[in-house]
Amino acid sequence: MATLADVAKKARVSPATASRIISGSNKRVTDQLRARVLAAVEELQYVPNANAQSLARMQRSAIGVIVHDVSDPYFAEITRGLQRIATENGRLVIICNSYRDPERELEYVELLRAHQAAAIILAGSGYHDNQFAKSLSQKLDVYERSGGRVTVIGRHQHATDAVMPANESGGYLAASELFRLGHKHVGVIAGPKALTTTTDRLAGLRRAAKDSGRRLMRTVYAEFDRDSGAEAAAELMDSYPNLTAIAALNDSMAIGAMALLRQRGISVPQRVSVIGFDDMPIARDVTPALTTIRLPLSDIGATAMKLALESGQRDRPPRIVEISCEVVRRESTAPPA
Amino acid sequence: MATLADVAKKARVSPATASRIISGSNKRVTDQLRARVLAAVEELQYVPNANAQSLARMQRSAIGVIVHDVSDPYFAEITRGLQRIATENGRLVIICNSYRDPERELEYVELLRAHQAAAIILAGSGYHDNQFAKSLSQKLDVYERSGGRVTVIGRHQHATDAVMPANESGGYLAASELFRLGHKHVGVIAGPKALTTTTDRLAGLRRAAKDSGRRLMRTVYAEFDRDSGAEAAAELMDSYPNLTAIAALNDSMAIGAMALLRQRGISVPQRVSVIGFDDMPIARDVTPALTTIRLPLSDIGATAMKLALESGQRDRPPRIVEISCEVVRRESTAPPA
DNA sequence: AGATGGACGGAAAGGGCTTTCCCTTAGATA
DNA sequence: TATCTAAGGGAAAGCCCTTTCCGTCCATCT
Repeated sequence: MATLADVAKKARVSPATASRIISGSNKRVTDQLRARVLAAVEELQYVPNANAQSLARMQRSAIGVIVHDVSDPYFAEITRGLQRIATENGRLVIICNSYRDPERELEYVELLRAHQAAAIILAGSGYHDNQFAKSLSQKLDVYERSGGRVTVIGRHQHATDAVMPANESGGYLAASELFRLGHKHVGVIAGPKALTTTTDRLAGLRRAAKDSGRRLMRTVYAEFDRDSGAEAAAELMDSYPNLTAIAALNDSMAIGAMALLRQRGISVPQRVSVIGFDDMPIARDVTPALTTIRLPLSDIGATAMKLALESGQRDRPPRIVEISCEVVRRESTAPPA
Repeated sequence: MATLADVAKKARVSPATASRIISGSNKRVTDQLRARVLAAVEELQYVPNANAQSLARMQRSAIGVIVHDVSDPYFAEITRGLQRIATENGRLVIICNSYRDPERELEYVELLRAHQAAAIILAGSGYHDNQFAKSLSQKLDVYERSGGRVTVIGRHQHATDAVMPANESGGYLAASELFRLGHKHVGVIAGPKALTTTTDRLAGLRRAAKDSGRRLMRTVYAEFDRDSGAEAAAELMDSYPNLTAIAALNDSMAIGAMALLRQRGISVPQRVSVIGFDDMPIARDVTPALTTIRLPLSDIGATAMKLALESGQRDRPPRIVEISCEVVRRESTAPPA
């Protein structure tokens, strides 16, 4: 691997000069030397060692992103938004999948700190585990104190810049929509109990129930993925066969539920209405197309990245950007028969 | 930010000893000093500077992955497989999205080289652009010569380890399936002409047509995404209203096509059969569920990562792992009316 | 002509870590 | 008890860059 010294030698200049030409400094260098150096770079196919650079410069550039799982469309969309802004700003993004394991999340924070990431973006719900929340906060604190920036998407615990999807009011919208249509027997497919996203959305549903003088007949907890959504739907229908509507706390589970209902010959929305949450791209392609609560996922990602990139002074109060939801009415909901 | 020197000072040992304890060397250190150092680490929340480490060690660890777009389910699934193996081996993955821009792909190769990535995995079709293919090969050569490893998924050009989905024979399977059902008027929705995946799959379709003594009525080129798939379907139906089957070269476009057909009141599969390619997770959830050619995407990713991690000697011949496809019959295909 | 200043190039000092090489000390052996 | 060995600890060199500081040279001004 060619080093700067090799280039300098070949161009018969000092490493200092070569560095100035290659990495662009505000010091001027004559065109003659410049040409010689660039020729040497070309010939040796020299690329500066980024580790040495960031060591010497003491300046961070990469952005670390910790998500639950990129292959989940929810995070894929957020990531898309994140990357767009990062690329526009010439920043490298390091994506880390925690696979919903708090331990791994902690490890990744350390790893990103070790790699001198300029910022860490934590995307995705936090966990209801105080022990864990405390270690996380502590690690993030240390990181921020050393000059890193932290931005979270959809989490409460940490006192930093945050992009917050309005999960509670989204939940409210979802349930209200069902009640508005006249449903009296509503079941809920929730996500993992440990996630704050679950509790928030659920809280919204419950508030809507209270406001409408109705109640949610049953809540089953699943894993935010399709298959567990299907299982949950089965459990729901088994215990309350006269249910007329199901609210799932994300689209994947809603789609799983619809698959199960179809398999049992229960027609949607004639017999049972289904409403999802997130408005993932697939939602409009399933049949019946899924009524859901839209979250502008890609924008959320973009906003988070913008917050992270604004270098801002260290001690200002954290900025919280609230992102609101809206109902997207499609064909999976209808008044009860 | 605490440094190793700080830790050493606090523990009243030399930096050498501290390093040995923290980063594990084969030299033994007494338990007493070990305890002192670990206590200091804890107290200072010390994390070694990864840049300095990799500079000093001259040993690479991160794996760079260049994909077209992680938010595309095709790549999301591959990435999932990649990450699984990487995590099992304690490796960090840097994901780069080229958004199908060859230029950006070149830039990312340089960037990963600069960051001393241990290996680069290029996922996703190559481009029919010789100029570009040449620069890419050259850059990869330099990278390999400097000790990096390169693995490609689904590309021809470069002479390295490769995981190759059997695109051509998958195309053959897709068309054969339609012909077997008795379709005589088959339209094709292809991907971007510049991608080799497109040409390969198309070649398979054509070979099947030849073998069956049929022909493909019309091929429209789209962008491998849902919306362009819908447009392409519109164009297809407009120019050949008596088409009875559509083969799309990936599932996203197939789903777009089904959406358009539904919108026009053309029933699938009664009037028109649709077959996709890839078997993305959503394929089974659309209605009618999509018949498609399955590619074990996550396994492909895992295999590629394994190849990349096997450090193997430099001069052995490249290993090519062929991944075969299979037909997954669902409800979107049927004999013509 | 001599002094002054500006422009450009190079020497060298880090930046944080690992690792080789050497020294000290304690334990083992004769 | 004297000698040898092994093991643990530290000094310092080096990994590849950037950047400050200094020296040189030439052009300009008085």
